[in-house]
Amino acid sequence: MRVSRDQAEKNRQTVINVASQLFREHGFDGIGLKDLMEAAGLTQGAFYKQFASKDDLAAQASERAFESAIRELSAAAEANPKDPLGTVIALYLSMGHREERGDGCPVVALGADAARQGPVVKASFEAWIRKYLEMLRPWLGEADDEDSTDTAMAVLSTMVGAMVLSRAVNNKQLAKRFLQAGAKSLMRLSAGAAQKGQLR
Amino acid sequence: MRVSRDQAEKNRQTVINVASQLFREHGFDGIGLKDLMEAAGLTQGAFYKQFASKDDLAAQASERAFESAIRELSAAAEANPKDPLGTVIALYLSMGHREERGDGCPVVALGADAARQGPVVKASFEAWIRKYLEMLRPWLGEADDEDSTDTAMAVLSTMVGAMVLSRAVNNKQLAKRFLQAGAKSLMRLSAGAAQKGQLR
DNA sequence: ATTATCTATAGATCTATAGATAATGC
DNA sequence: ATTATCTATAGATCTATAGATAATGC
Repeated sequence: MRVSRDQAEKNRQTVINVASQLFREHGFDGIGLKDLMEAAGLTQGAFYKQFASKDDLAAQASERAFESAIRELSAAAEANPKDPLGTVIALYLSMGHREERGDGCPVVALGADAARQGPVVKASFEAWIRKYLEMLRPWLGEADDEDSTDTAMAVLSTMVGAMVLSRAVNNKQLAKRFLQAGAKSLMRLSAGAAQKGQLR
Repeated sequence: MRVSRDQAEKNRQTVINVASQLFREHGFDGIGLKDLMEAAGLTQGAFYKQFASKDDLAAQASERAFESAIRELSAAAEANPKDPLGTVIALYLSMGHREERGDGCPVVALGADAARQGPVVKASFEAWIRKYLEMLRPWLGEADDEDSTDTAMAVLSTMVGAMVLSRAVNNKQLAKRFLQAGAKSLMRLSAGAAQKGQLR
């Protein structure tokens, strides 16, 4: 029954990966340890040799979700160096992202859940949200750091809100329109910001 | 033990009101019927004479939350007829709204939860989100209906996203800055939209 | 000998139902 | 007689722990 340390570590990683998906799909309270462990190909009994508690897993799974989301967005931006901002906005505000709830942005899927959690989970969210802003800021074409952080915050807010709204409605046309309206306004916003930056 | 029909109806309303707060605070899965009923001054046993299921209450409590949120925003706008949009933005993107999780916008508190629910809950969210848009649209100073709906969507997206982000972080300064950055960008956006509308 | 995983289970909590109780409404 | 609420409980599920098992690692 015992497996090698190597295999045990792989199992642990699988549990974190699976949890990062299933928590995003069902929320922290919407799925139990039994289902999580079985989705990872293990039984519930193995859980507590790997994690201290469900909260512990929730924290690690959130980290994993952020890592993967930011890696994906950064990769898309690097592949289109002429328009990284437009690329990321298009990817984020896509119907694909709307449908893939288990694989998308953790702020959208778990932001409200995180707001209900203790300071440990929120500290992790805060750190990763700052990374989102650092990723966005250089693409805004603004000179001043203070202003560009504000703009990055507004851009991220619009993306997050548009996706939350898009997912909360049934009608696909309406859902899509939230994404498109968000993208349109972000193009206006970032163009204005870039112009302002260049004038200085 | 039995109470009058009048009192029974009042009790039902209390349960819905209490649930609309507690669901927003803890999420649909984060609080049980026992706690909900006790918060309303009743016992769990009385629940099923008033509601068909927990989902039924979740739907009615969401409706109640939306009603109350939109009423509050509309009232604030009416009290400041010279700048309804600015008033609503300032009220929505306030630290008070951030702290009062049980009393604030249902899209922020329960939007991600709604995305995980069935089409019945989502239909209710969709209907109320359309009302948000109808409320915002006349204040945008745009002539064209199509464009002004897009702008209303972008405005709502920024407000929702800024509040989700603000609540997901510990640091109050950062939380406040998300709200202020959102407001700043919305002022720019709506000014641009109004200008464009007047040019036609 | 150690330990990663398994089966089994404790104890709490969850949604929902059943039957008792006591007040209303006819 | 009807019924709104209560107490009590069924049956499922939840987190967490205990002890058995069998393979690893020394």
